[in-house]
Amino acid sequence: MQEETAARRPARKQQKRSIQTRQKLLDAALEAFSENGFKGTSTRDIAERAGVHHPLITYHFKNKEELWRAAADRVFSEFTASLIEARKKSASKPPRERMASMIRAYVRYAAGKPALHKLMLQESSHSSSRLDWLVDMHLRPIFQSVVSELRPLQEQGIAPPGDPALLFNLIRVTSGGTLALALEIRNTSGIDFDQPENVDALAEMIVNVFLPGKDATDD
Amino acid sequence: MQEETAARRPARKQQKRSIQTRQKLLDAALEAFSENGFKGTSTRDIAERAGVHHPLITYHFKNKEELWRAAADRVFSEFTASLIEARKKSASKPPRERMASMIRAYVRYAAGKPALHKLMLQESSHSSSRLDWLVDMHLRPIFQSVVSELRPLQEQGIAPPGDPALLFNLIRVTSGGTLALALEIRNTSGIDFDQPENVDALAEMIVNVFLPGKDATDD
DNA sequence: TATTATTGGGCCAGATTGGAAAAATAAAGT
DNA sequence: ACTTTATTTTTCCAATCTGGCCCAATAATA
Repeated sequence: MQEETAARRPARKQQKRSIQTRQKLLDAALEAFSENGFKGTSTRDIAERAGVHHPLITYHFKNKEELWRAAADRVFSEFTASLIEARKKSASKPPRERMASMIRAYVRYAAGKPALHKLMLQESSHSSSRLDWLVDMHLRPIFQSVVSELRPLQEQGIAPPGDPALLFNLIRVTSGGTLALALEIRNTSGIDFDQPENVDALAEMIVNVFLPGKDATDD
Repeated sequence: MQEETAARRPARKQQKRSIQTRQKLLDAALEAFSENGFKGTSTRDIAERAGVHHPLITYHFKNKEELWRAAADRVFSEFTASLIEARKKSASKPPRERMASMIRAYVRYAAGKPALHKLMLQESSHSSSRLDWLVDMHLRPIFQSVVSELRPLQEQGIAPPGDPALLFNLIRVTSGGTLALALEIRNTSGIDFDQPENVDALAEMIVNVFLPGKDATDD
């Protein structure tokens, strides 16, 4: 009578080492997909990077597509969380300083996990169901949230005028795009974004350029 | 007496339609490589896009690698030429206006051939001999040339302060990066870069943000 | 019209692809 | 300890892609 009574096994068993291999696979997948794109990445390549047998991909994630989704979901959720955290921490600060904190968080995350933006660029290179999913699940929410904070800054003369949607995209490519190109920039420009001071310099330049106005003071 | 006697056929024949298929292959290769990266692109995919039989790739270009090189060489040369052209045309203008012309040329080219920047981003996603070649042959020369013009603008207070090399990279990702993301930006932000007015708006915003100072006037 | 550059179509052997199916093993739960 | 189940290992498959080859058809030009 496992069917009717004890039928649906109250999940009597669980996993322990398996969540480790899941993580290893997710990490490896993010790396691989961000470097070689979805088509250019083989499941065997991912398994090898993870130090794991490739049929485990089918076991843990239905297939390559689902693995991509799980990997993307993880970074983007973490990324969004770190933005929300930055907003919370600077909630009491004046508007320009709030946006500056957001920008710094954005840059810092992009520097720590360039794979995030590489993945985004990979998927934006041609239309796909994955891009649609990414836009709906993660990109549009971030866009809307930041743009709504950007508009008042423009009205106060803190941020430059023009379409706020366009302005948002300029700001974000200066961080994401620059760090996605880190390898090339080291070779052309001699700037190494593995060095934290260079990441900070990037963040500060972005803040200075895109938030040239000053916060209003009370006195 | 074309060679010695008539021995090694002084290349008596030529080509006519063949340069057409060469172009078709180069165009198709650029598209494919920019969308799916080097690994993710098959020679048969390229041949199919070009509407050409795949052994013609071996005939015209030794192999996939050489085809990539030829395709990249073509766009980047054209791109560089259009930058030089812009500089020449604005040679008599004041410094800020000269740089603004460069930026507009940069943006306009990126908008017309987003494959250029997609290719660049693809190759920057991990190190490869192709990236090294790209840097040496095309990227570093552009970098050096533009940075040398940027520095005086900073000294005159026309461009914002900070490492000019970093500033250059910010400026260029605002155009290249934004247009490489065109597909995504249309979906998140409702901005369509197929519309020339949006491309112009992008260029103007870049100019305003990165060249906030004014040219000195004589009076 | 003869010569030669190009193209067409077919084919190959080897490697790689995503995925499936058993078989073996490890970890609970009891 | 012993059973049950989750996880891993091993092996295999069918499909595709790889660079490359061949030879016949075709088109161009000298």
